[in-house]
Amino acid sequence: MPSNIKLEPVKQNATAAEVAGNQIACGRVRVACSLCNLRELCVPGGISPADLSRLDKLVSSRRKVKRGESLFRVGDEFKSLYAVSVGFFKSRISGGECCDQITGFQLPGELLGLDGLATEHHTVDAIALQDSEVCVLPYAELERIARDFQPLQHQLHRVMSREIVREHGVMLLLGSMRAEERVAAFLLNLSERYKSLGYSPTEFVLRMTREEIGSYLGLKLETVSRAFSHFSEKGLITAQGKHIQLKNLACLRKVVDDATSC
Amino acid sequence: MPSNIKLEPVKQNATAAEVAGNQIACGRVRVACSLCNLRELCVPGGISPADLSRLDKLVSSRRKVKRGESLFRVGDEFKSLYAVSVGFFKSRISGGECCDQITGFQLPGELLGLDGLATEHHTVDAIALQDSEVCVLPYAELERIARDFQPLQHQLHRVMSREIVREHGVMLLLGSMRAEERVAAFLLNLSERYKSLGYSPTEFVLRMTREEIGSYLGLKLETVSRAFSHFSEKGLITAQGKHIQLKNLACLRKVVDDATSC
DNA sequence: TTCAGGCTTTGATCCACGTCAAGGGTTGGT
DNA sequence: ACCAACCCTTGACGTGGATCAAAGCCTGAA
Repeated sequence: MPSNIKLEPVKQNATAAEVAGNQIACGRVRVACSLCNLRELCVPGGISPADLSRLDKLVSSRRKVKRGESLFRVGDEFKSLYAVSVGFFKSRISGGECCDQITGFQLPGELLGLDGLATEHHTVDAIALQDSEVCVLPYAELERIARDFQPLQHQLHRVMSREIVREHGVMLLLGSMRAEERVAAFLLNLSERYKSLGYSPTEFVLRMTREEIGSYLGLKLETVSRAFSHFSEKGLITAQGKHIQLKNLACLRKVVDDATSC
Repeated sequence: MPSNIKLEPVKQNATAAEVAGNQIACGRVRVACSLCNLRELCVPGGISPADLSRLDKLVSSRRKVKRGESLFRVGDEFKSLYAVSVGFFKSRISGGECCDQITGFQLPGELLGLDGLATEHHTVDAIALQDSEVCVLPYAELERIARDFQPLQHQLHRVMSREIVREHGVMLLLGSMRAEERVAAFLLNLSERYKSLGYSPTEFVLRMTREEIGSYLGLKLETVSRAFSHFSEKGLITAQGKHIQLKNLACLRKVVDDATSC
């Protein structure tokens, strides 16, 4: 199973605003898992550098997905997991007739496709919000390698468990928080994730619309917009369209923790 | 690792109402996974009877949990998964100061503890809503056996994936549905699960309070109560305290699918 | 560079659900 | 079997966020 990993430099689609807002890593050479600058995210924790080379066999190919296109759709046969290497995805569940809902956003270093394992068919649509690229991890390979290589098996379990815990957090948000608390929690969550990717935690460009944020948070787009406006008035953020600056993380945190004060 | 599985008959704590409502299986001998009447639920699918005997080694012990007591709590070290064999649990996430939220209810044959894998510590409280009993599946054992026994590994992945998919459904419910749709969806979900356990899908005793249902559904207890009353008026259910009869599954389904009609 | 379509903001109004309150019912521990 | 503690129901009322509407602003494709 030769690895057909591309050795070309990564051309990231960075807008002017994006470059201004984030410390974008440019011109890195993307090679193999063992050298991948996302390896700690893609397959985080506890794997010795010596063993990492085994993982290179796992990634049989990479795949580009253009903005607006889908990586997979509801009902598609499940064959692989996908690790986002470049770009930004949303996962969308279809709630019948009219009401879809976004179940998550995926940044570089995060996994897509875990939903499909249960039934051998995907249960969500994975759609790129910008031109993106993923590492394809064929599940049959993954299971085979995991059998001989305990740390990978353990890590896969941890990644799945983490997804379960993440969704518990979303349930808490949807079930117990008011509108502005949800929006504040959302911004802080994005901030954390950008930070752990090495980007600015206080200034970034939203890749999704107000409507998509609302869909994720169980709110209408107008409510999301009003929350942004209100936070701006209070000096907690500045929001010019999709370009966001977080001016007061502590106070945003306080909005989440207790609706009062600030 | 000898299995210290109890060979005593299962004494189920059946109330008069419960016996009236459900076809309770009485007096079965509980032995080992390979003979367990819940084996298809506990470790569902695709494992040949011959191989099932391997799984017996997995269950090192069983544990009784009295009503109101916890199987594990937030922060407890993660050591084992638990398969409910008798009883009823709730999983509760603590949302800081005041606002807890219930993230799920676990019936016999369902797994508890998957949340703890990610960080080696549990992130929810698992609390028995009636006197219950679980099979303890030490995770280290599970991982070891799964390595040599592919179907178990695959099955564990599927169970975790199913939990992720289940939570997507809850997110849809919390984010997109109105109060009565949520309650109807909740009742239908319980109905399905009782049915797959061999109990009546149309008549059962709720093990949780209105407040706990509300916590799970992101509603207040009064709203849950009013939904029950409204469904009763329309002849969709009868509800006398915790004793529920579903009179019109099709119409309840329709309430979920589209708020209109019925 | 231009322009069209879609995104965002903001205001006015409405209503589903939360809140507060009171009374009755159920239950489980003794 | 009893009783206290908890649970459930129902009503009245308030409000947070949805809905409807309209105007301005981006953005990206040609």
